[in-house]
Amino acid sequence: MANRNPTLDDVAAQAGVSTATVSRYVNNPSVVAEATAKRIGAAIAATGYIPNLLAGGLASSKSRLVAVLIPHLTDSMFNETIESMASALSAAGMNVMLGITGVSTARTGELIRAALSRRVDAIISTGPLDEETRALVARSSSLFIQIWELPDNPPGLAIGFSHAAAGRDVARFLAGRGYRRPHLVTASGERARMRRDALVAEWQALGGGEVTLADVEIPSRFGHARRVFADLRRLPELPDVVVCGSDFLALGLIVEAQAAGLRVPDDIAVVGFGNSSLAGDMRPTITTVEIDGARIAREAIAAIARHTAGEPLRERIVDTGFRLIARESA
Amino acid sequence: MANRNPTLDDVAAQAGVSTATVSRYVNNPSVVAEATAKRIGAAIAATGYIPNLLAGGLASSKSRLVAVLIPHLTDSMFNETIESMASALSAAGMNVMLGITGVSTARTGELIRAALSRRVDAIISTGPLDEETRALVARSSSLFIQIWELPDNPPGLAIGFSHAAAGRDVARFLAGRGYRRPHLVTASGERARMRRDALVAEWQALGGGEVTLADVEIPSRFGHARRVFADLRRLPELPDVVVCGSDFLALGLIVEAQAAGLRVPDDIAVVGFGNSSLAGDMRPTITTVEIDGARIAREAIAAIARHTAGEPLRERIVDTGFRLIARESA
DNA sequence: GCAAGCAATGATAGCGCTTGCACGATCACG
DNA sequence: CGTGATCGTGCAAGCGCTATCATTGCTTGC
Repeated sequence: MANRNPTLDDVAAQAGVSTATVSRYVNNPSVVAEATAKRIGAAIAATGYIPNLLAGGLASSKSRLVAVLIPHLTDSMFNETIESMASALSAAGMNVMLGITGVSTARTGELIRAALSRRVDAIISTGPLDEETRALVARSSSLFIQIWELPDNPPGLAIGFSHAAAGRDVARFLAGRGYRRPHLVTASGERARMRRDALVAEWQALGGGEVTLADVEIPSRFGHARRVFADLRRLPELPDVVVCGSDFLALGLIVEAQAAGLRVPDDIAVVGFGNSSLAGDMRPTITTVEIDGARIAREAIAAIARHTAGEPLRERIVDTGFRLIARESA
Repeated sequence: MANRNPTLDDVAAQAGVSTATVSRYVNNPSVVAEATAKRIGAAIAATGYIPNLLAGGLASSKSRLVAVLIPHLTDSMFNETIESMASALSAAGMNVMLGITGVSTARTGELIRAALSRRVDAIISTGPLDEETRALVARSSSLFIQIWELPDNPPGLAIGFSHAAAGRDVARFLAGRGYRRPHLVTASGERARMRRDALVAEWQALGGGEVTLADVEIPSRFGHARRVFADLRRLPELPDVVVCGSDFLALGLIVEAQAAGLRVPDDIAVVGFGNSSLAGDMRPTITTVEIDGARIAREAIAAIARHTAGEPLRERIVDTGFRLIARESA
């Protein structure tokens, strides 16, 4: 049991060099001579030295921490993005501080304060910011990255895709397949509404007929399906396709429809959103819109690396696109 | 644009007190006189001061960071635990550093090193440790908490439940319901195997008949269901109940069975594990074993609070139990 | 009325690291 | 060979905070 964690000084003494050299070795081995490097390496192993990133961060004002803020973790479309993010960051020698914001923007503000307290190199968030927080972030030296969305004037950098464009693409897809009575189930969030509005507008521009609408609480999850389906059955005429705000909800609707004796897609078709892992495995497989979470993560990390290196932002908006995947359910 | 982040000194100067007093105010407002507190509060607001937790952590050797290490995020049973953990920690003024270990214990070791570098107050992990990492953790002052499992001699504290007991309970349940030919689908992980072995042992002790076994890669997910179901249909006799390693897999099996024209549970019953949010919403609702993730999170946080306060560990093993929930699918 | 206790605050020495600057040694080149 | 460059290293001043100890007035009890 060591009384005390070994420090740089201990290693330096052991290796017979100055602390500065050990520090260089730890952060960038290639700048020290090979013979020295070997001695230091041995000393580190002998002492069981573990760098103190709190001290390092304080001295360098680089924490190598990135805050990732998401609304929730269960039934969440963001999970694959977060997972890619965490893996890629840790491969780049950074770590992620996770924040669960729920649907409240106040919570987001608190978490951003907490992140700034830790002097994170970047904050990645799915949500917009209130004025006060936005000012806070602007004043800080942390890079703010808003993902999954492309606002006109993002605070910092935005990496995502156009929800309006996604909505339009779905409208065209529905029209192309000859559907006549779409039913849209929209979660009460900004993004879902943007998709819905664009879908409806495009559908009408294409000469489509009546569209029925339903709302669910954010986020769109499996559990909403019963109520949504029950409501939908009470419509004067059964819709021929249901467009859902998430694959989880789409899955639920298929289950409900089948339990009610309807065939999917023959009696009623279903479209999801997000291309979650289960969408391709359902029977029938679910037609959905794929978002490339790994790509979003990659772009974010590249931007963080540039920002940390002191480069200015090259662009403020990165469109990673989306892709409609037609499968069996519609 | 502030040239520089305001520091404690700036606030102190502004309020006409010493830095020590401001520090006290920030960490424990009740120890400063009310009039002083008001002045300091105003000065903080005026300067836009945000504490630097790197500096604070360095000085106090308390980081208020907790590392949470899990194998994966998508289709994961741990999500609800993690979510509770993140929310509860942040309510307690701490933050979580998230680490995705995958199935490799080497990755776990790296992430634990990273966590120790940040002088985390605690490390919460679902996996066991290799010898070297275990020694590392023992030498550190961070509390190690292994969750979802109750090993005999945990490094630090274990909070979870007995997988063997869960397996036995399922065996008794199956026997009680009069099932005759269970089919067990087990992921290639330690915990799943413990449940399986205990289930088989208990089943045989109860005089049960033949049990058939199948394996899937860890983690048990929806996507495995097709292959598992196809294999199962090739058995000489159709099992009357399938016990799955997760609710996701159970969901998939129900989908497959129904697609093949079988009725669940009449032709074939299905049991899941984990009581994920979707288990109660499926048609039929899924019989499963509930793990109280929120309770695990609470116990963990209480232990961390005690550890941070300098109290010794009261116990090394906390059994939070589990509960078999009989629903429609079996 | 005085020692003792207490509440509120100040002064200050680090916590363990990074980094700009300085310095000696080695090297290439005319 | 002299002269810059280049390379590898050491010195030492912080980074912004916490925590110990000391100090200053006051309240108390006897």
